[in-house]
Amino acid sequence: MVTIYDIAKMVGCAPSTVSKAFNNYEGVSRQTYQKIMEAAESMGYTMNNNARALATKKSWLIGVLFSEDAGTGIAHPHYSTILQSFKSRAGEYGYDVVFLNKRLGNKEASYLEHCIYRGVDGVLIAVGARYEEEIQDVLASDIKRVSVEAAYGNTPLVISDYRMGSMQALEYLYFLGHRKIAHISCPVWSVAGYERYEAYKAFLKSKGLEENPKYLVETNSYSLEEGTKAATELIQRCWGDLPTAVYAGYDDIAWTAMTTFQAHGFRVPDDISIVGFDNVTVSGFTTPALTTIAQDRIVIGQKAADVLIQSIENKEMDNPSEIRIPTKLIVRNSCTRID
Amino acid sequence: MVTIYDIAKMVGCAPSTVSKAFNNYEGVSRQTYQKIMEAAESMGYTMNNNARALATKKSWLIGVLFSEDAGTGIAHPHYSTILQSFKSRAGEYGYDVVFLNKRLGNKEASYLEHCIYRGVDGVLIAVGARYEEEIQDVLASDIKRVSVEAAYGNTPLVISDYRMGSMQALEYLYFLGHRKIAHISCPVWSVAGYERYEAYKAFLKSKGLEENPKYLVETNSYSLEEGTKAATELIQRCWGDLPTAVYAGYDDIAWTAMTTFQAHGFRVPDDISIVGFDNVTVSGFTTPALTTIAQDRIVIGQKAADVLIQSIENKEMDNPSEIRIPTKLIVRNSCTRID
DNA sequence: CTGAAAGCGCTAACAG
DNA sequence: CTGTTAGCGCTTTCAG
Repeated sequence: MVTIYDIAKMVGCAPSTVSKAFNNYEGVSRQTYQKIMEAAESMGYTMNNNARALATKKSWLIGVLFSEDAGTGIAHPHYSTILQSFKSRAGEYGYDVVFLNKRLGNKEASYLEHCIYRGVDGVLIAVGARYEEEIQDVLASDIKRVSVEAAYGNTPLVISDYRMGSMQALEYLYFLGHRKIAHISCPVWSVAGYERYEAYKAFLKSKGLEENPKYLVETNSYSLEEGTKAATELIQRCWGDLPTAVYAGYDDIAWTAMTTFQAHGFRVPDDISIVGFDNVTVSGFTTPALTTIAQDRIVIGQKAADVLIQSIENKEMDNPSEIRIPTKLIVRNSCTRID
Repeated sequence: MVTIYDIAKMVGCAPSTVSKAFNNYEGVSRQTYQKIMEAAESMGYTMNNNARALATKKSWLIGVLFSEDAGTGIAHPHYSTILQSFKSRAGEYGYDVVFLNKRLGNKEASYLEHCIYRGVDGVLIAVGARYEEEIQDVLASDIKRVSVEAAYGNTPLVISDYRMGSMQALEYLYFLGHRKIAHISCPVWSVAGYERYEAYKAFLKSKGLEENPKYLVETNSYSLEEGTKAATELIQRCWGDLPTAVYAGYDDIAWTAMTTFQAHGFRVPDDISIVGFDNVTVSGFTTPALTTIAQDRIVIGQKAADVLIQSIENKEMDNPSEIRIPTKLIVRNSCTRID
């Protein structure tokens, strides 16, 4: 392994000078700087970050806290897309991203212990509010952090504007003439579920529409079956008085609900209009193609990285505790005008 | 920050003794071991891995090499599921997983440089063969590694048995009486695409069926449009002599192809049977539900971790250069018997 | 502008 | 069984 000592010897200067050169500190003449760089290049020098981290107490490492539950971890497209984007942005600043486990060597440990063990400069929190307990010690610590999922005390939060998205969906349906609008909610223990649900109620109130309990069905998990179950339930409960439109909490259940309606002989959008949320890839290929609300996960990941790194580097900023990313209505063919 | 010196002082022993205790080395009496652990506990000690790594040249860190291309990076369900599983398994062994960027601080760098910078103990390679050039320096190095995507020289490879899967799909169709079987291939620049394509040809030959070029359509990318395009193409090319079944390279194109056939008035499976590959979640909810080949990504991730870590820890093993994970036929409703 | 020296927290011989 | 000592590779005063 090539070290700064090797370079110093080769160039004929002190190791500390080499260090300064690599850190672009002032106080190194152009000449020696040049010689150092050439020597480093020719000898194949790469800095050892462990040594650097030990000396500086800065690891250039960001930890990510992911739930390992099926359907909510990295394997969920929502989070993996955000993570991908976060990682790219963090990389631009010189930070690497490491997954934090809940064990240390062979024994159980807390996330906080793991943060200390790795000396991370900050963490990305991507676990839902249900798991607050597991991360409470890091929340209580002074580790820099950002969340993309739930509001944790004074932890900055970067998340889609679910209220805005819901309004876009609902206003659109309203505009098309729909007044009997049902809602299939995401699980309300998730921020996404809760906020969309609240927005739905607020919308009804704002339009002077009555809240028909028959038109509201809550799901308990993020699985595709929920759409099927919800649609079936809706059909049973509302026989003879079916809603003319449904606002589904997210695309997966929107399209499985759509399929279910169709299987029962209802035409979409002629008999019933459907709007989803998320604009997942699938939505463009269903029959009919699904009208939905797009959320910008790339931007979420980038902003989260920006916020976290600014906080790590103590850049003066107006530390916004909550950043909402705008959503967008994507009109396709699952909704129609009624009179 | 609490260090082993603090603990040593508290307990009244030498720092090295504390170190030994934490590493479970022999030569520490039960008594002092106990006292050390208690002190550590009460003082809230957590080991500093940077220091440890500096001294031992072992980081307990595994790097992952992911392509950042849309559709093939972490955001792709295939890889994210494998990664999730890999990370869990690695965690059990005490290793953390870090994403490797292609830059160092503010300047471009190679993956190898980044490996050295972080001092990773090994790497998981999850980039396709197309990107071999980007990683060739790590392939040429003596860094321990495992691949889950392509065969890179003597790098151990853990991957589904695509040939087996293809045979399961094709034999099933054959069993149902199909003789005119088309294939919509994945891009052949990917291992998955190439092997499934080869298996298709081998199957035809083994059954004495002629290779009808009209029945073979190759896709150029992993996007859903490809299924639509391929099905349209198939319909045009084979008008009057349509295949009775199609083996699609993966589920996403299988179901968009299915939708396309339906849109053209063909019934699935009555007019045409379809088998996919992957068993993605969506497949269970299409109309009809898609018959497909399941691959076990959880096992792939685990095995990859096992192989890599064994190699890191120099466990004697029969260093299998290629591990194929069995696939499974999932029968649903997109195929029917013909006579 | 450059160098000497101490130290970051831990491990690894080697003596005792 | 326990302690001493000398690093691991880099940064950081502080003199020169």
